[in-house]
Amino acid sequence: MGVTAGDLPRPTNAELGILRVLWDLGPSTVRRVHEYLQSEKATVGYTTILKFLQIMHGKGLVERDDSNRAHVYSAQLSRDATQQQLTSFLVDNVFDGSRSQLVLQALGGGARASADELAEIRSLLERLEERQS
Amino acid sequence: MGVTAGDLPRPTNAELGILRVLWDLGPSTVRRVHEYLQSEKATVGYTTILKFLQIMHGKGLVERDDSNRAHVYSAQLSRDATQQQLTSFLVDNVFDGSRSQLVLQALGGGARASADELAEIRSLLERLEERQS
DNA sequence: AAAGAACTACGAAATAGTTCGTGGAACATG
DNA sequence: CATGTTCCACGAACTATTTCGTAGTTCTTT
Repeated sequence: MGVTAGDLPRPTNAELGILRVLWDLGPSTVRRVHEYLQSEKATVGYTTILKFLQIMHGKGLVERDDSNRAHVYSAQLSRDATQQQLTSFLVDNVFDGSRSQLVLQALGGGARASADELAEIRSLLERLEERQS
Repeated sequence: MGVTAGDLPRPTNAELGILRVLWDLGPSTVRRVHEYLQSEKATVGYTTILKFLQIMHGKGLVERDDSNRAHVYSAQLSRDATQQQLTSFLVDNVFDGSRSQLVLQALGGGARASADELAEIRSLLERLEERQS
């Protein structure tokens, strides 16, 4: 049984922008999402966000609690699950199926990884090498 | 100065499918691309491919040699440059800017990396750790 | 209760992405 | 050179994506 990303559609760019906010803020009303986006940079109308959230709810990308007048939306997929989904897509379509090529690419391209992150990567790498031999 | 992927637009999914063929085959005519795609799985008309190549040429995604009757198209960006471009996009939009998070994700998700690849990753990692201390 | 504010739903426009069909030009061959 | 093949340009349709405006409903505050 594939319990990965379900059969949810891959979010579009704009949808990703909204999911990002939902991941940052947690369950939020349209207004909250809108204000957060405004505070960042974006010039986008309130009803645009509303519409997106409605569309995304229709697609199953977000959950909606409409028990109160101001509906509260939350991401259906965790950031992690979405990262997995989109990474897989990238690997399949641009890296010819090779995850390690992606790793090389990501590490190579001027990665500003902290010491902690490098340590974590190393530890994971060693576990993989273990399994190999 | 950002000397990354120039200011070429990010290829769409369908365009990616065609770039992939161009990367595999090298400079090719429309027919060649079409046949390659057919041989794989795809059911897509000849003129569809033609149209895409024309569009992509308009966008600067491919180069065209029209000195012969059957025009020869080639990818403007190497596979590698495109991998970089799309990886950056993914990192920025889904990984909150953290390349190493992407690495962790890619390594973790059941990576079937060969010993050679692991060795290459390790070597790169060690170079990065070096630079750190 | 009247006025105003906050919300949702709906519709629609504008743009981008995908897929072909037709038509006419260039070329090969009997 | 007549006929069939190959190839490109163009236009058009159809779907998906992105963006709002308007209208009507439900609160809140005088």
